[in-house]
This record gives sequence, C-alpha cells and structure tokens, in this order.
Amino acid sequence: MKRRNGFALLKEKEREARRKIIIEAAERVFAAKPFDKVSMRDIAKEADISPASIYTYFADQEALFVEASLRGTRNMLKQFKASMQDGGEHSLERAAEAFIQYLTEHDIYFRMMAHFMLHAQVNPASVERLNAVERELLDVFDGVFKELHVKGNVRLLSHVFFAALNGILISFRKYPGRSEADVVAHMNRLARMLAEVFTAGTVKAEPKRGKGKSS
Amino acid sequence: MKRRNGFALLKEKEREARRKIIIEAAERVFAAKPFDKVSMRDIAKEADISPASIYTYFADQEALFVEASLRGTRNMLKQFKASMQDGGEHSLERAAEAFIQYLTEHDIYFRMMAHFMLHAQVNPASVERLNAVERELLDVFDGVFKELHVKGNVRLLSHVFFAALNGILISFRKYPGRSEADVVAHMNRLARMLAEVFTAGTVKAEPKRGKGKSS
DNA sequence: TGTACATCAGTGAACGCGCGTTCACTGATGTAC
DNA sequence: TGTACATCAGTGAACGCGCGTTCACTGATGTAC
Repeated sequence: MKRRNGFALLKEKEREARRKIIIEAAERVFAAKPFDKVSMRDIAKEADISPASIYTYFADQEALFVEASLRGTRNMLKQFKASMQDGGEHSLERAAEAFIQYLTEHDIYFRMMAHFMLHAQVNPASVERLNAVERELLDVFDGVFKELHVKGNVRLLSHVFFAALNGILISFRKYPGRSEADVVAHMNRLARMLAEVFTAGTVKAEPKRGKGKSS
Repeated sequence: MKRRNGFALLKEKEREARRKIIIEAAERVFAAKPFDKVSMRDIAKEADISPASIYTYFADQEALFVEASLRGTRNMLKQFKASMQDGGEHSLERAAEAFIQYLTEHDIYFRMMAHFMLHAQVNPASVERLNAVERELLDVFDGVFKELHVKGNVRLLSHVFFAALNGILISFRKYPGRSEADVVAHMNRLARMLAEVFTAGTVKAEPKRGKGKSS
C-alpha cells in the first residue's frame, strides 16, 4: 500500500506538472490577444500538444481560463504585496502607484479581473477562489488606511479606493491618439491625484502634523 | 432638379427611419444578453426582417454596433444631464448618485461604455464620435466641481471622479451571493462615500496649501 | 390610359469559416506470472 | 528472463454548430412614352 501510494503520488505530481505547462502556455496566449480571440487550438499550439490533450487536464475551456486567471491574479497579488513591502513608508500614493504600474505593465491581469467583473458566469466554487484573491488585495489597502488612522469604515474606503483605481485603468486605456506611454503617464497622474484627494479627505482633520504616522 | 431633390430627400428620410428601426431593435437585443452572444440573426428577428436586409443599411456588424452604442450613450448623456438639472443645488453627491442610478438601471449603456473602453478596435471616426459623448459627460462633472470652487485642475478632477464611478460600477457588479438590490445599494453607498471624500478633499480647506501643484 | 422598362428594398438559401469538443486509435510503459 | 496483457497520455481527424456575410432572385413601385 505504501508503495502504491508513493507511486500514485509521483504520478499525481507529474500530472500537476503537465497541467502547469498548459496553464502557462494559456497565459502566454491570453497575454497576446483579446480573450475572445483565443482558441483551444492556439493554446495547444503554444503548449506544443494537440488540442485534444488539453481535455485530459481540464474539463473545458472555461475551467482552463479560470485556472489561468487564478494563477495570474495570485501572481499579481504577490508582486503587488512585494512592491508595497520593500522599504519606505506606506501611503495611498505608493499603493496607487504600485497598483497602476503593475497593472499597466501586465495588462493581462487587469483584463482578467475586468473580464470576470463584467462577464463571468462562472461556477460558484471558482468565483469564491477568485474572490479570495480580491479580498487579499483589499486587505493591503486596508493596511494602508489603518496606518493613516483614517476615520470611518476602513473596509469601505478600501472598496472605493480599489474601485477608483480600477476605474482609472479601464476608463483611459484607449485614449484616442495618445501613445501608450502617454496613457500610462495620464493614469499615473490621475492615480496620484486620487491618492491626494483621499489623503486630504479621509485623514483625521488633525490640523497640523502633515503625514501623521503614530506607530 | 428641385423636384428630384424633394423626392430624394423624402427617400432619404424613409431610409433613415428604417435605419432607426434596426438600431432600436439592436438596442433591445444588446440590452437582453451579453454583446458577444448577439448575432445578426437575433437582431434581424427582433426587427422582423431578414438578416440580409441589415446589410442594406449597415456595412457590417461593427458599424451597427457603433451606431447603437452612440444612440444609447447619447441618450444616457441626455438623461443624466436632465436629472442633474431639475431643482436642487449641485453637489458631487447628487452627480454621483444620478450617475450610478442611471447606469445600474440601464445596465446596457454601462456595458457599452465598458466594451469600448476595454476592447474596441474601432475606426477613428467612430472613436471620435463616441469620445464626444464622453467629453460632454465630463463637462457635467466639470460644472459641479466649478460650482464647488475646488482648487487645482478641474478637468483632471473630473477625469478621476468619472473614472472612480466607472470603477465602482465595474468592480462590484458580481458581488457573490448578493441580490441585485444589495449590489445597487452597495454601489450607492460607495458612490456617496466617494463624493464625500472628494468634497472633503478638494474643496478649499484654505489653511494649508501643502500640495504644491505647479502646472 | 396602357405597356414596356428601370429601380431597388427585401429575401431564402447558401458559402466558407473557425470553433469547442469527441472519438477511435496508437504506442509507450508498467505488471503478472 | 520472456511473454501476454493492462493502463493511459496523447493524437489526427472528424462532428456538429453558429456565425457573418453574399448572392441570385422576387416583387412592388415609379417612369417614359
């Protein structure tokens, strides 16, 4: 029994590895074109297998898309956390900038988020897994607001702030006649402005003291 | 010549009327299901004509979609302006509420905006026409900010505020396990909060001018 | 007024395409004895 | 060790479908004389 278990375990690991190869190929394809133009044949080609093989590892296209999105957004979360962690004090400016920067540089993750927010008719279990990531993202914003000793409901502020950043990312992507660099610059300017307004509008009046940090 | 002109004019008007019938049918179909599930056959059926007929009035599917979106968003703009006009003083709260209310009640227009912001690979002339509507929308927000005598660049504030509202609309549409009413209520709460923060954070607080803006 | 012709909106049927997915099969590897 | 059998990842080819769009044609209406 133990032997068979060990063996089965190994098999399972191999299977996992193969799944991963497919997911990563899928991610590359999704990154390269609009989601609705991505076919199973594209992904199979990128992974260098036959389309039929994908079905050994994923029930259908949606399942694969969900897995790829999960992997992607978890990755995003990790990187976002990391860039908030290294040195320097937290501030809404920093959070906003890090968020915008990462998602303009890795446009695919933003499109994945937007896709699920707009269209997704996904099974509940998948929704829950995707939501767990979003909640963790909100936790990061919560942390910043708490450090600032804002008054009011911190979680709701995070909701608004997070939504506003998403809004900036979605509303000005296709600024007509602007280069990509211009678009990113504009988004950054707006994000900075948003952070300023939020800092001025939510941090306790506390007349003087500028950036209050009391820890 | 004059006669022919009169006649031709009449013909042209009839043609316009028929175009309108098709656009309105399209709008109804687009309102009823995700855009990418809408086929020319659906629209033809709704307009009670054959699919081939549509091509007498529109070059292709995209052209029809653009026309429907334009009609739709112009309509939205008009209604939004109207609801800002009738009695009562302007405020960010009022603007935010009107915006959210209209777009949650007429979800199709929000989806149209989001569609073009996210995906649209449209010809430049159409982009310009769609953008004209967006600019007018921003003008309305400009008006409110001006009345409040905010400091700083009013247009940029409008950009941020508009984007933030869009963000609220997109980020919390699929709140898992909540009824539609709950979702709308949540969006309204967030929008109100946003307006409060903006009012507190942008209306002249006079005393300190800290945030150097040297545009 | 009657007749022959022109115009043109509208159509049913078809074309060609790309898609997600399935299926009968292959061939490599492991297992039993 | 050799042989017969089992397992299972992987495949090429096909199925069935829905789509955007085109096309040859119809039939109603207007025009010329």
